[in-house]
Amino acid sequence: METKPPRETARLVDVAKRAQVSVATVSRVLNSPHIVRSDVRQRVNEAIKELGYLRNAAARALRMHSNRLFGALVPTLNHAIYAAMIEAVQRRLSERGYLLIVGQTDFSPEAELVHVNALIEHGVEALVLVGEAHAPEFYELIERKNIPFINTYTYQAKAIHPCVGFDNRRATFQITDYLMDLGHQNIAVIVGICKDNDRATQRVEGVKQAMQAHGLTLQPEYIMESRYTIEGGRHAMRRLLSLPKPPTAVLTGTDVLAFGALSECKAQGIEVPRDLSITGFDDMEFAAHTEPPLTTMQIPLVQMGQAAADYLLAVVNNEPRYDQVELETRLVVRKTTARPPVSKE
Amino acid sequence: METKPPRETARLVDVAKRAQVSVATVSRVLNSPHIVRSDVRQRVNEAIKELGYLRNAAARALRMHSNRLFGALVPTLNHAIYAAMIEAVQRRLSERGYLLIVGQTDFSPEAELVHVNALIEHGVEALVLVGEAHAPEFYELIERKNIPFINTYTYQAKAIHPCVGFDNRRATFQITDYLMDLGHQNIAVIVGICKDNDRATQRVEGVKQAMQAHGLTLQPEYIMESRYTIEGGRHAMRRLLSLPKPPTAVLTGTDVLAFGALSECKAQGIEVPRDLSITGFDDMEFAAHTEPPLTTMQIPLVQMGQAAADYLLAVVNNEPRYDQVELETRLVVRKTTARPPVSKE
DNA sequence: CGCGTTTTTGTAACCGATTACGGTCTTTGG
DNA sequence: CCAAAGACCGTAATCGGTTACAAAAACGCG
Repeated sequence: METKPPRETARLVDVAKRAQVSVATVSRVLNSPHIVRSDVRQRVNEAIKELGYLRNAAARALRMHSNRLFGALVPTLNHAIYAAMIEAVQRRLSERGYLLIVGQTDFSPEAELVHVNALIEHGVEALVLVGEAHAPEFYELIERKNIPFINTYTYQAKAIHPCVGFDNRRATFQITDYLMDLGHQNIAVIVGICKDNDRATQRVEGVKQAMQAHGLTLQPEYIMESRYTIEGGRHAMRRLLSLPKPPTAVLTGTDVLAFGALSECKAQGIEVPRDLSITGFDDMEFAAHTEPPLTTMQIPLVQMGQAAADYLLAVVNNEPRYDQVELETRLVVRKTTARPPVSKE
Repeated sequence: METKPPRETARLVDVAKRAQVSVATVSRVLNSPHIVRSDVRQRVNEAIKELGYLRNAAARALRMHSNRLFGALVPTLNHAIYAAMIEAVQRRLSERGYLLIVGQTDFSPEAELVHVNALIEHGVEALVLVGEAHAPEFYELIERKNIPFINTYTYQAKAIHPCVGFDNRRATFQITDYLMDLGHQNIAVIVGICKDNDRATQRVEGVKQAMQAHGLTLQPEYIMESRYTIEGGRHAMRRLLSLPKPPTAVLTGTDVLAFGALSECKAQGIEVPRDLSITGFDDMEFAAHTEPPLTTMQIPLVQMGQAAADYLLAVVNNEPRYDQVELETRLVVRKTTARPPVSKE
């Protein structure tokens, strides 16, 4: 029997046997090749190739308490902004030989709590999160288990948790300022569901504060919470337009809602920006191609994903890093904003 | 010393000690509770809760040869269609207690081959793939390792590999037929990069065959391969329009490209569909809201993701299933298609 | 060539959960 | 009341790598 039916999957000992060395040597070839004499190393590498040997990460993780596996918890992958961020995280991690498990929370803290358990059981070494509002038990858990994490899409100079992103409040504050500078006083807001969504909440907050600073107030009937879809944006805009006194400017919490708002205006024959100004948020690719092109706030999604990955990699490798990093956002003025129509009052 | 500083993470033995039982019993409570006497079970459950015990999946996987972990390899998460499909897979898996690792191949078979190694090392039990064109070594590897997989976005009645999706060739064949029925003869195609992308290739193929069946031929200068972005679509359309004899209809391989094509037409004052017909592919949300709304082919993304997940779950649990499943696509006729302008020839 | 270094390699314990196997305790029937 | 059957539980081997420690080999130099 020259070649007995080979095991479906070769183990370290199989490689060792074939290369006529001990398992320790094979392991060393795998992990710190330079400490093995070169001829032996070569023999081992050949055996590895011939057997198609692949490490068993479970065994390795058990022994090493380290998996080369990170986790991410995002509300959903169905929104381009989260998907794009995850894509960036992923890409950076894979450059460093790490893998990523993604869990979807559907904007629910309870779901987040459930999912994080599964991730921890699977031995993730670090976590990418979205936003800073997480259940107290959630923070307790990951802190007790000592799992490094970072909150993305959020930034506060004196945040108590590591974060990378921007100040959502300040971002919409800035947009509102711009709108008021154009002369708008009746500004409405269309935003995602604020419950359990600190980013949405803060964005509304920013508008309120900016208006307040100018002696204005954001009317409650001007605040539309909506599902995060084009149809949601349209629907919210429809309600806004049916108000006795419709706004002259609408600030939306994301380009998708702005797209919907824009569609509705077009359908109703309202000309943007002559009759009404609209702003988006995120600067997705399509924002530059709507009719007219959308004024919006540019968010460095890819950079944010990379920074999050880099931060966590630095933590697990005990390298120096910054716990709070703020990224630049930029107001991109295109063609959906203008001075309000001459008012009759 | 009443309570010694507790280990950062509790193990099975810690639970056992606290509940005054053996590790075997704790394990049984975890895996088949009914065979443990109820008072003991309760004691164990309390201990588990008190210690915040979480299973160590690595140890479990090592012993059980099973991880409750699947993998997926997609070209990128940056395109909504892949992200949405993964989201569906994920959701279905998590209902059944499985996790998903996603790898991005960037449309490169080499990258796919590299990534799959990492996934296998991490013990994925099954794989969701996109398309049917994978490197021979790739197929060899996963078949040798005996890892169940399924190709998505593709379907052929006599496919040799498990698949779920639709026949890309037939889908564009159908669109082309529709266009020809309207009277179009000069049909152009804007499609993603075909290299290493069997879906794109087949979609072009479908157009060719449909035209051939009507005695027409798809001119090479009417085939535009383009990056998969709005800008890519615009650019391709620009080149098409600058041809000595521009087409009267443009079939695109995805709504994103159609969006770009539409934008370019608008920019050049070409009225769709009066001057030119455009069709999309995928029926993403925005397709219903473009100006005019886009005629496109509806793809059951979510259903496809679910079906893929279900298939693999069935395989790993030895349940019955179908190896090839075809999903319905549907031509959604909206307002970007019409009879061609009266020709001068 | 011999002896102390330095380099390279091997042996075996260990990571934490699962489970075969055997022992103990309870129950049941006679 | 006793034995057999059955229910429940505990001991210890096991999964596949990693690495401390020890042993062996290679090297340097007088």
